[in-house]
This record gives sequence, structure tokens and C-alpha cells, in this order.
Amino acid sequence: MARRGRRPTMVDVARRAGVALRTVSRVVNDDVTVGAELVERVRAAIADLDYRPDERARHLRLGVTGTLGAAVRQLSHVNPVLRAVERAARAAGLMVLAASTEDDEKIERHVVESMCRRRFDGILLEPIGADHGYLVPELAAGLSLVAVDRPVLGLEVDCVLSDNMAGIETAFAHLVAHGHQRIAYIGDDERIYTAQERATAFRACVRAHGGASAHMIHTGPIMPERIQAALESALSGPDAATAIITGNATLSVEVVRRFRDRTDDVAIVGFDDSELATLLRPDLTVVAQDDAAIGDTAITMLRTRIADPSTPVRKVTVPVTLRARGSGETPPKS
Amino acid sequence: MARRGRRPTMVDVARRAGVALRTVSRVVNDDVTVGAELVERVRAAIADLDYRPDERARHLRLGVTGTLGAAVRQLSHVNPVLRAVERAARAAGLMVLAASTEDDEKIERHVVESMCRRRFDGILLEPIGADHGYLVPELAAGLSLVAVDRPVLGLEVDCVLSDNMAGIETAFAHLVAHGHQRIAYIGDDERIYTAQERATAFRACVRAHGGASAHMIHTGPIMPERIQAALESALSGPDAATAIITGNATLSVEVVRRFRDRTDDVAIVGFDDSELATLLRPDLTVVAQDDAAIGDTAITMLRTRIADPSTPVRKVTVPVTLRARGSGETPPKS
DNA sequence: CGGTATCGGGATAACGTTATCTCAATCGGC
DNA sequence: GCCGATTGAGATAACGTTATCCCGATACCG
Repeated sequence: MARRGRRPTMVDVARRAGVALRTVSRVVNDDVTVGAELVERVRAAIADLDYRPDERARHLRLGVTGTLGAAVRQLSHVNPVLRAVERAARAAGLMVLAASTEDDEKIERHVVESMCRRRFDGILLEPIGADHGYLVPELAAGLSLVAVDRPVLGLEVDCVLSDNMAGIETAFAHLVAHGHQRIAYIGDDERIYTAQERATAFRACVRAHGGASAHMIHTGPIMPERIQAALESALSGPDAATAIITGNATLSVEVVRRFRDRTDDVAIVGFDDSELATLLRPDLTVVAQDDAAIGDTAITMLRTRIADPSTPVRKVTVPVTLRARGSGETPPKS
Repeated sequence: MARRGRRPTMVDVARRAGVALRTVSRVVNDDVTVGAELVERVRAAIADLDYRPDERARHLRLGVTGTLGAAVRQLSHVNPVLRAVERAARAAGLMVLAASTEDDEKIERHVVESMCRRRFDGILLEPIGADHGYLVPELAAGLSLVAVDRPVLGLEVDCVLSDNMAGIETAFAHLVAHGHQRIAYIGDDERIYTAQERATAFRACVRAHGGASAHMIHTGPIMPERIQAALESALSGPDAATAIITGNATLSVEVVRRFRDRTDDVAIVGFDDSELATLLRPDLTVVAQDDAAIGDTAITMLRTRIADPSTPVRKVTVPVTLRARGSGETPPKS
């Protein structure tokens, strides 16, 4: 059929069907102004040659690519939002192509710029780092971009975030309702936006609750020794914590790992749901993000912006849910 | 600078720099035959206008896109191979764009065909289902494709697989070496290639070992009730199993979940390593795939085929490693 | 000083589509 | 039976690049 090395083009199809190039285009695009007999001839030629339209040329001519880019922190990690994103995009007839930024500013920039040069219709970005200046000219040139999970600091860009503050407040209130007075927080590096927001919310809770203890809040990069030390600090002394809130799924794992062999009756509420939550004893109570809503919202916002770039910038906060499973309902031991 | 709505093109840059279109192209592509002064003028114009080359046009003209597609089962799941793939591709100056097939034959086909129409230089595919006939014309037209994790059944296509058989043999021998005589296997749906291969390997081990018990091997779609029943069957009666091999990471989770509250001293070896493995007590002994090697190999094979499509088809098997962590070293209880 | 390498850079033609314009043929109406 | 409207389909010009060709100017050599 097709000879190896070069794919057939519309010209080849037209020649074979004995029609004009333009007619092939019309058939391919289901233009109704082509006679039934010609349509048949062209279809046959397409099948004979295994013709496949070249989207590069289509997109160049059309101006749009029907493609959205997703620049996420790590493709190899679990990312439930991405599933919702792909679903919603497919329903809209758009293709999502994803790439990792590897939590590296250089790579993020490279990925986003590559997508821009490929003229993707829009980009979903989980922004990292502080300096997103490279985005300015792209946005000025008409790039449609929606930030997910974190905002693009310093730039007026659409974003969809989880309600981190409410999540921490909910967790805190839940523990208080179960009788806890001394609650500790183990969080991630506060240079990360979400970590910073959650830690801040926790501090506000402590203040509002009247309590205050320096050894009750520990944030910083995730390292086993640091977490070990933080737990030691929080759980020792006369005013030891009776409950712990962890700042994200990775920290939940690390903290739970430390508790594996202990029998302390410490209550735990984790931020972010995960597969691990129902593996533990008792099951882990978590504050869960609404992945589906985040993904759907992100795609909706992106499509809106693509359709009308003059749409006012929106910052949407998606509610979180507390899922009580046992670990957060343990009463204080003392 | 750039006026909103239309991105500047080479023509705009050329006009601004007062040079010919071709000269801008030369500067962009670092052609040495351009005088230093002109290079400067062109560079300035590019900066002024925030010019970004349109890769659609470049790719169309060049014939290649410098892009590899990765069609994986689920982007939202953990997929360590993908990280190695992205790394290796980046090192080679190629961009990897990934999309989910959602374990759905229809979607797989749609994704692969979309990548073909976009004229990606090559595709990495985790094939699902049985019928990959749609690939035949694409391959004939020169598509470079490498199957990962599973082969494309019925088609002569490059593939890189884990050594499933050796993995099961290693796990089995490990348990035998620790004194186990009655070993059970809980596996996934045998319509899945890897599940079928692992189950077959297990059956061979049982035969070679002289043992044989129908209630020792249970495969089928992953459903909690089925797994519960399988465990009941394997662990009851006078010839109850003293050790279990699980067929993949998901099954390890499900099985371990059942054991959470029991105190049976059953040894467990899981197929696939995961974050969960070191959360348990004792830590889970696993047969781990070499994700980095799989990813690197896949990219190397794909690049080789792209460079020379007449390269003979290769099927590479990557060794697996047993990671003894405790759960697989438990002696038989009786 | 004339002829020929050498070099820098411009005109023009692809790459494979789609959109605009044009035109021939058919049809209906008075 | 003639004219305007309608329909089907071809010629041609973009889209934004890169590659081929070519030409003018300088440099070098005999």
C-alpha cells in the first residue's frame, strides 16, 4: 500500500481518486457540498493509501491545535487531578499532553516554553519556585494558562486551588471536638506555597484556640531525621501533644511509619487522601481534596480563557472534605 | 510589544531588523554564515518582539518533530518507568508528551492515532487488550513504536519487558529456602499479559517443586470479595498455605489489608515494589522491577528504530530483583 | 589586471493543509 | 427560451518555517 518512508498526502489521494486536492480536503472535513459518488471515490482512495491527515499542517493552517498541555510536578507520582483533567478535555474534543517539571524551575520553564512553541491552545501548570517572569511575554502574546494547586505568585493568572485553610481548620476543630487540647503539626518546606498556607492556617488555629507552644509546629524539607526529631519534640515533656496533623500525604506516610512500632495513643489527621489511608490500623482520618472538581474546574477555566482571552482573571478555591476513619477520633491518652 | 492575538513571525522580525527572512532563520538556527553585526540586529529584533518560532511550521518543513509520545495506562497512577523515560529523552534533546489510555482499547487507539497524526517521531506504548490491528497501517507507514511492560500480541514490534518468570521463580525459591512447602499465589486477571505470564510461571514452579493444589492459585479481576475468598481458601484446611505470593502491587495492598488484623504468621512476597512496602510490619519483601533500566532501554530502542527503521525487531527482558525486607523471611508457622 | 574562489545574504520554492475565489453546469421561473 | 440562482468542484493563495539556488561583493592568485 503506502510505500515506506513517506506518508501519503492529500495530493496523493487526489491523484488516485482523480479529483482536485480541494475536494479531498472537503471529504476529509465532511463538507456537504461534495457529490455522493465523489465522496465514495475519495474515501476509497484514502483507504487504499492509508492516508492520515498531517495535523502539523492542519494546525498551522487553522491557527489552533486542539491540544492542551499539562505541566505537572511529577508524571511518575500519583496525581488524581490529572485523570479528571484528561476526562474533561476528551469530552470537549481536546487532547491533553502531559510532561513533568520535576520540581525544577529550569525544567518547568523548558517544558512550558516547548509547549508554547508548539502552539498548544492552553496550558495547565502546577507552578513551582518563585520566579515566573518567563511567563510574562508568553501571556502577553496570548498564552492561555491556568495554575493548578498553587497560584503563580506575582502574576495575575487564573488558578484553581484547594481550600487549604479550611482543611486545616476542619482537622483542628475535629481533633478539638474529640477532646484534644495539645495538637502538633508536621509540615513540608514552607517555601512551597501549599505548605506555607497550611502552616499559616495551623498557627492561626492555635492562636484562636488560645494555645501556643513552639514545639507544636514543625515544618521543613521532608527528611526522615527531621521528622523523627519533630515527633520526639512534640510528643515529649509534660505538655506533650495528644494529636498530630500532617501537612501532606508524604508526611502522613513518614509519620505513620514512625508510629508503626509505638503504642502511643496519638490521634492523627492527614492532609491529602491516599491508598495508604485504609491500610493502617486504625484507618487514617484525612482531609481530602476534591480531585475531580479541581480537574473539571481547571479545564472549564482554561477553555473559557481560550475562547475569550479577555475574560477577567479568576481564582477559584475548591472545598476539601474530612474523611473520618478512626485515627482522628482517638481520644487523648491522658 | 507584541500585539495581542497574533504572535510575531519571522517576517515581522526580518522587517524590524531590516534583513531578509532567510537571514532570521539562519540566526535562529545558529548558522555561522551570518555576520556578527547582523546577528546582533536580528537578536535585538527577536527580543523586542518576543518572537518565538512556531514549531508547527518547523516540524512540517523539517519532517521530524523531536517529540516522542508515551501512551500509558493511567497518568494518574504511579509509574516510575515514566520518570526514567523522560530523563533519557531529555538527555537526548527530545520531548516526551504523555497521555493515558485508561486501560480502554478505544482510548488507546484514539491516543495512538492522535500521536500519529501529529507525526510524533516515535511512540512508547503500554499495550492493552488483544486487538492491535489498527497499528498495522501505521507501522507500515513508518511509525516507530516500542511496547513497554507487555508485548503487542500478534505483531512484530520492539518491546521491553520485565522478567516476570524469573521474578516468580525467585520469589518461590526464596520462600522454599525459608522452609515453606505450601505456597499460594494471588494474581490478577489472566487476560492481562503480565498476570498471565506470572501465573504460568507460578504453576511451573509448583509443578517443578512436586506440589500441586488447586486451592493454591487464584487469579482473576481485582475485587475485594474475590481476594477475601481466595485467602480463605488458601489459608484453610490441613494443607493450608504458609506463604503467599501476590501478583502485583495492587494485590499486595489488598492482601496486606486482609492481614492487618490477623496474627497468622504467613510469609508474603509481593510482585512490584511500592511506597507501601516499608510501611508494614514486618516490611514487605518484594520482587522489584528495574524501572530505570526499563525506561532507559525503551528510549534507546525507540531512538534506534527512529534512526533506522529497518533495525531488526528486538524483545528485551530486564532482570528483576528480590528485596528481602522481612515479610518473606517469616518461617512457616507449623 | 582579469578570472575565480569565497563568503554573506536575498529571492523563491517547498512542507501539507484549508480558505477564498472563480467558473462551469444544472435548475427553476416567467 | 433566456436569465438569475444554486450547486459542485477546481485553481490559487495563504499558514510560518527551512532549503535550494543564485547573485553581488570582496579576496586571492597568476
